[in-house]
Amino acid sequence: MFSPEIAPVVNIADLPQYEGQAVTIRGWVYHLRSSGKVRFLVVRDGTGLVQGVLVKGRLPEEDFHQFDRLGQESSLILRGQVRAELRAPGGYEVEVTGLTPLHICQNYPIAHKEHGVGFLLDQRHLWLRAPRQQAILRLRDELARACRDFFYDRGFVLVDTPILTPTACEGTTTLFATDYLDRGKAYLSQSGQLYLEAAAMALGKVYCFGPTFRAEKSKTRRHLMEFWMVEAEAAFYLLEDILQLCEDLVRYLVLRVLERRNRELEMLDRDTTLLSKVSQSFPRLSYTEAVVRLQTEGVAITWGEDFGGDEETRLSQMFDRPVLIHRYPRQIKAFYMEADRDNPELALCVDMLAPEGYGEIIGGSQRVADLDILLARLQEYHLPQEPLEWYLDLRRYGSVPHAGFGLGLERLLAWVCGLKHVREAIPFPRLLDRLYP
RNA sequence: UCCCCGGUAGCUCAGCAGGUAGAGCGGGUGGCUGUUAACCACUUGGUCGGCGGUUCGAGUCCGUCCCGGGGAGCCA
Repeated sequence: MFSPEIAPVVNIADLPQYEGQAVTIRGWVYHLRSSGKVRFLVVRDGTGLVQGVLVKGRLPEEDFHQFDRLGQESSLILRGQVRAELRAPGGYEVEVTGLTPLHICQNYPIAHKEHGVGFLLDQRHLWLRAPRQQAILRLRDELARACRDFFYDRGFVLVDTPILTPTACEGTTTLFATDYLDRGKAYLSQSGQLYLEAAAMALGKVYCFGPTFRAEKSKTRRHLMEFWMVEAEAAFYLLEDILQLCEDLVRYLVLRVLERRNRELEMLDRDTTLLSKVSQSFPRLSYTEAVVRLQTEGVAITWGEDFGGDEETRLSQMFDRPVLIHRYPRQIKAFYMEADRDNPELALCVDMLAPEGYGEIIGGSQRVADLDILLARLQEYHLPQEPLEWYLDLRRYGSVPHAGFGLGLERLLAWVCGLKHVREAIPFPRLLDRLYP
């Protein structure tokens, strides 16, 4: 191994700063080519790719011949001279003066060509090494950080909600059950909202960010069994405040990514002019208006029905920005949503649909603040009261109007990246009938 | 749970009207002093998803099961 004093260990992304200098690079073989006495070795290190050139006679004979043993993804350390080179991909290359393989491997399963989705998902642990997957993961990281920055800057306090819960939050979706020692069943959380409401009564403005579990047998491009959701809740907020807050959040997130992760978006061939439309205000439509617009376009839907994937797609394609649909019929929404005073048939709620057919990325609402109404709702929705006594307490002791929303990270990321399926938006997707790796 | 499509070499696929298995990539060997998914030559590689049926004969036709993909319902 080379001592760093002779040649500093450098990230490939930083190579231009080291032009003309000797450097050490640690990484993996991305690609190999040989022309006999001149050999090319494309190396990746997680920050980028660089071509190493081995010329017979210009490095120790033994190191030169190590090249023959290398296969794709063999790990290695190499030392060489950085130089600008127009013929090299990226404009810079390294003239290799020393090559030390760390681990030789052959038959790396993922070649530089088209592969089927099933195969790639089985190889997800290796697929992550692909430049495209790296770009997606970096964008995910940026969005996650940006969420935290957004809420921190606005005085929201991070409150971690439990993952193991005694009951369903909404009583609608199917939950993953697990044994809670000898105390019966526990369920994996499908939302932190109810707990967040309690925290909002303590701290005012709060949010949580963590994994969420839905045991629905959904098999579509928008569904995961396990996904990450950022949820916000604020005391004294009304529906209008939530509309503004979630619009501000999505605008902030997208602009942040445009500003800091342009390289990754470029690698994904994302058309960023579409994303930059978020700087304009988002259209707002009531559910009723949305139904009318759909009907005008010939979609068979009647007032009172929930939007399916098709309807969401059609609606989101009507605009070049995310659109906010508010005040759905109460019947098709969750028990905790406050009714509209002007029309009690309507819930004070909002869904944000991403453009380009990506569909729902946010769901939010103003919550029922009155104890008696909430009790009636539990009956109406056939929900047990006893396990929700603590939730009812929030209406017994200093109840205030409050509202919140949840944003699905993978759906947002899929839209930002222009992915065809959310399964690429999470490092290790959990899908129907797929729990490996 | 339902509907549609698929399962042939490690991978991506072709295989005509039923006649006994192919290509490219990858792997291996050799060649090449500037390659860009390099190229050239040679080579390795298969219970054609399982079971049953029709037939002289099934990768091919029929039935059934398994697995995968897409969608519906439901949701972020």
